[in-house]
Amino acid sequence: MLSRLFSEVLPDVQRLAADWAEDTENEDCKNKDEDHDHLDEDDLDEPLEGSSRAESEMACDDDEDDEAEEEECDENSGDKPKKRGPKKRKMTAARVERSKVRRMKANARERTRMHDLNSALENLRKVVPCYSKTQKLSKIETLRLAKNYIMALGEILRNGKRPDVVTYVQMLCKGLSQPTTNLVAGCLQLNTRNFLTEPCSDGARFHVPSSPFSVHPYSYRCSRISSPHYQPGSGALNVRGQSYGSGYEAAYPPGGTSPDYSSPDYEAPKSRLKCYHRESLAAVSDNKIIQKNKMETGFNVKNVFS
DNA sequence: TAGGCCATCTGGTCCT
DNA sequence: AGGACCAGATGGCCTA
Repeated sequence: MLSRLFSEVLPDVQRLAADWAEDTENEDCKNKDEDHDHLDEDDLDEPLEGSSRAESEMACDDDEDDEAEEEECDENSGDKPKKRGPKKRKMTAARVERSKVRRMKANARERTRMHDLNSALENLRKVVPCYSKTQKLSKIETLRLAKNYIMALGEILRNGKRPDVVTYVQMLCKGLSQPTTNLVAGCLQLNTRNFLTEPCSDGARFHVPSSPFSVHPYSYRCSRISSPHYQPGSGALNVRGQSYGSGYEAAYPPGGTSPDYSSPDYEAPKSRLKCYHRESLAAVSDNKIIQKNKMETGFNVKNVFS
C-alpha cells in the first residue's frame, strides 16, 4: 500500500515541489522581468492617442438607429493633429442608456466571477491545516499556507518518514504573516503530544493517506476524544487572545474514517481541536509547558498563545 | 486612527 | 460582439 502510493504519487508531488521551489527562488526575478516586459509591451503597443477598444465599443455600437447622427467627435479640431483609431460618435441618450445596461451586465458577471473565486478559495481553506469557519485566513494567507502545505506533503513523501513537529511547523509557516504563523503554530503545537508519542492505530509509524488531500499528515486518530475528561471549552487561544472559535480543525476527526477534505461538499465539523488529550489542553495554559514548547519549537509561544 | 482585508465598480485587454 | 480575466480605485468594516 505504502509503496504503491509512493510509486503513484511521489513523482507528481516531487515534480510539483520542485516546480514550486524553483518558482519561489525565482519569484522576485520573475516579477521584475514580468513588470519590465509589461512595461515594454505597453510602450510598444500603446496607441498614439487614448482611443481604446472599449471607448470605440462605447462609441460605435448600435449602428442602425444612430446612423443619421453619426459624425466625428473631433473632426473640427482645426490645428490639432487628427487622432488615430475609431472615430467617436456622439453619446446620445439611447447610447448612454445601452452603455449603462452593458456596464451593469458586466458588473453582475464580475460579481459572479468573484463569488465563484471566493467559493473556490473557501474550499481551499477547508483542505489546509487550521480551518476555521469563524476566523478565516485571508485570501493571500490561504494561498501561502496551501502552497506550504503541498510542499510539506511532498517533503514527507520524498523522505518517506514523518519529520519532527518543529520542522513541519516551520515548513507550513514559511512566508506567512505573524498572526497566521501564530495560528498555525498554535494549532499544531497543541497536537505536539499526540504527534510525538501516539502512533496510528494501524501501528504504522507514519500514516500515509489514501489521497494526499484526504487527511492532514499530523492529524492523527485520537481514541481519547470520547474521554469524559475532554473539555471542549478549554485550551487554546487565538492570536487575538480570544478562545479559538468553534471549527478549528488541526486534528483528525475520531472514528477512523477520514473526511474527504478534497470534496467541495465537505463541511468541517464545528468542534474545536477535538483530538487533544485533556493534558494537552491543560498544558496550553501551563506556563512551564509553554516555555518548554518554546524551547522545543523555537516559536515565540507568548505570541502564539496571546 | 491607521492599517489590513474585502467587495464592488470600472476600464482595458484578450479570446472565442 | 460579447464574455472572461485582470488590475486599479474606492469605500466600508474591523481590529490593534
